[in-house]
Amino acid sequence: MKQKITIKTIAKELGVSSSTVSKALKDSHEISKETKERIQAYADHYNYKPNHLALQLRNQKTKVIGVILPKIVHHFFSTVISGIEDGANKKGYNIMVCFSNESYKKEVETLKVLSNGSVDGIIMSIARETLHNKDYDHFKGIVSEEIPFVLFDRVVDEILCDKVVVDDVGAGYKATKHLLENGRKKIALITTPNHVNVGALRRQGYEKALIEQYININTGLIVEIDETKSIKPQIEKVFENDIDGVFAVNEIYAANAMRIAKELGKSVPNDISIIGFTDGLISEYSSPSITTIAQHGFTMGQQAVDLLIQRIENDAIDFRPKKIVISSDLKLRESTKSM
Amino acid sequence: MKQKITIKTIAKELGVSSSTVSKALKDSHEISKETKERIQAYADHYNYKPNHLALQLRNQKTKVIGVILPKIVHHFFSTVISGIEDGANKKGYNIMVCFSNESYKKEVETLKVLSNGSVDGIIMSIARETLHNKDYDHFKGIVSEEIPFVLFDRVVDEILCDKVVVDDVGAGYKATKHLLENGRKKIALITTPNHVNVGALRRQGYEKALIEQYININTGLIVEIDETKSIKPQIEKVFENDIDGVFAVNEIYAANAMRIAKELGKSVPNDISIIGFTDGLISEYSSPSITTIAQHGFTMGQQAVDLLIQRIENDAIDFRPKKIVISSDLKLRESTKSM
DNA sequence: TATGAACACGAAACCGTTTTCGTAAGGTTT
DNA sequence: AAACCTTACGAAAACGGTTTCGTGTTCATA
Repeated sequence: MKQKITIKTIAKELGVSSSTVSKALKDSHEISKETKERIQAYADHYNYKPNHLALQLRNQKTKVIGVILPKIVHHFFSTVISGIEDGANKKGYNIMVCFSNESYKKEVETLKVLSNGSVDGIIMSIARETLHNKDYDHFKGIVSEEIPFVLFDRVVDEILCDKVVVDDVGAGYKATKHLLENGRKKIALITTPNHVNVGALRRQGYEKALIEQYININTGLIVEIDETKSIKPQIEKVFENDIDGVFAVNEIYAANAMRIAKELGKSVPNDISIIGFTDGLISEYSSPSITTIAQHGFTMGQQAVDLLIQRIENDAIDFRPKKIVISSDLKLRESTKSM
Repeated sequence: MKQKITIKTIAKELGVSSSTVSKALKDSHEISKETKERIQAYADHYNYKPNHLALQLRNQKTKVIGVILPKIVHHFFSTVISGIEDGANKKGYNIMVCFSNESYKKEVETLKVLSNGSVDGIIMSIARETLHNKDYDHFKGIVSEEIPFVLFDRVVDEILCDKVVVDDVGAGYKATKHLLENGRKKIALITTPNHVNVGALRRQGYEKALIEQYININTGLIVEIDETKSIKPQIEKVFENDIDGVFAVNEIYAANAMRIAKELGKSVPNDISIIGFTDGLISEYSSPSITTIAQHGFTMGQQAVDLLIQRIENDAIDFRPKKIVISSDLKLRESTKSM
């Protein structure tokens, strides 16, 4: 890389002090018009750009927000990033993105790297493995050093920090209720293992909707997908019951369910209704298109970053952690057209 | 945020100089065993972490790679990011991700921000609007300042830098040839306007395959999608011709084509074969599943970042820009099952 | 003519770390 | 006893910028 021009070189070349150059470039009233013009012309000509590192060191802030995600090739998370970037940008921040790849070890490492001062604050969603281990010690340092920190979507109560979540219980309830209103009686739930808390919450909503209608919870209709194994056979199993509705907690599960239904010669939505979660492209473009719960990832990202920047910029803010709950909407499509 | 402990505070507390502390923490032989132990114990106890900004300023490197993408809620680009992050991480780098949102203006701004020294090098893919304007002046600064810079996928010859691309012509050829081998004669091409160079290249491959079979290029079968308008009607128009094959340059177009075919009562793949580009989730989960050209985005990201880090770390590297061409594969699925 | 602004600029400290170059104290050779 | 070598540490400069606090002119006012 070429040697960059600095304030010092400008000062030397023009025979003034670096303070003068600094002030001139900021158009300070302390500097005479002629000197300012000379310096600014020189800086322009040699394309002077202030060195960000020096500024960061002096100001003790980086204007960078760290983001740690379980994965990126994933519609919901990429939507959230998009929202974070949008919100950050509006306030003059950039984002540094890292991935835990759902691994506990990588999450710990990444968190350590980001908390060494390269970012002003961190937004993250917890890795699946970490949720499974229930090992949250690596967050203690973050909290005790009072690094601005916001968790979203996959959060846990044990960590005292700001949080942004969707109303998972309410969403699960809405989805299930919609199926019930469609006249469905035997509704399967395809969910994650219970340690993934969003899965557990959506399940609560599912159960609440059933109980309200005096329908017993049949655990035979509930599949907790083990992602280390092939997904499809696990879902196929629940189809052995004579189900007429499926509520899947993400769109991959929903798409798999639909495929299986078709293979079994069942018509969607005539014989069976299917509803997914996360409004991604699969749901939109499959045929029939799939009714889903729209999670508003973009909004979630924006809210998370707004919360974080408040913490960063207002030291005097209320100490108590805030929790923002984003409501989710039912997006009606073909897979649950009422008969 | 809590005040962090620095070398200076340690020095003051222990009544030694900061040079001694710095050396002691690095286990230098210059420092006596007792002093080292005292200092290290103190540092451990107060959880001392070196300030990254100070190190970056001193070393004149950030160990951060800037990435500028047109968008992120997009299967291919998110896959590439994933590859970049993976490759960067292995070499001890982090990535700072920005988006141009396909906008020329935002691209210019972002490029300016990233080239002020906050990153050691930049990887990017050009925004649609920029390609349309053909205005590449903002890259001149990057090139003349010799900032390590790699373009991928959406690249242009005018910019002298390292590049990583897929063999778009070859891929278009492969796709079209596959349709021809399936016995298709009237093959529609659904592509981007010509200024998006990858679209243009894939079209070349399409035309080459047809010409080889002595089939005239019928421009009536070629649709250049205007993304500012609704996509579906534009594709519907080409179905007015009695086509029996579709080659779409991305999976959204392919999915749209399939939906239209179904609505017209045509069976895929019996009456019409469809092939897409970018092996994303839509292709995999639609029914019938869609044959696509797999672009190997992950590999592409890795190669791009490897190239970049070579530039960053080897000043003495060959000056001439390198170009890596990644071969793409046909991923056979149901939408082109031979009859 | 003395007083005091107003103006235009420079010196120096500071952010946190590393690294080069002293140097004082003590020990070992001749 | 002179010459030299270790050992163990500190002072200072450097990275690039900002900011506070002088300070020497010049010019207007009392």
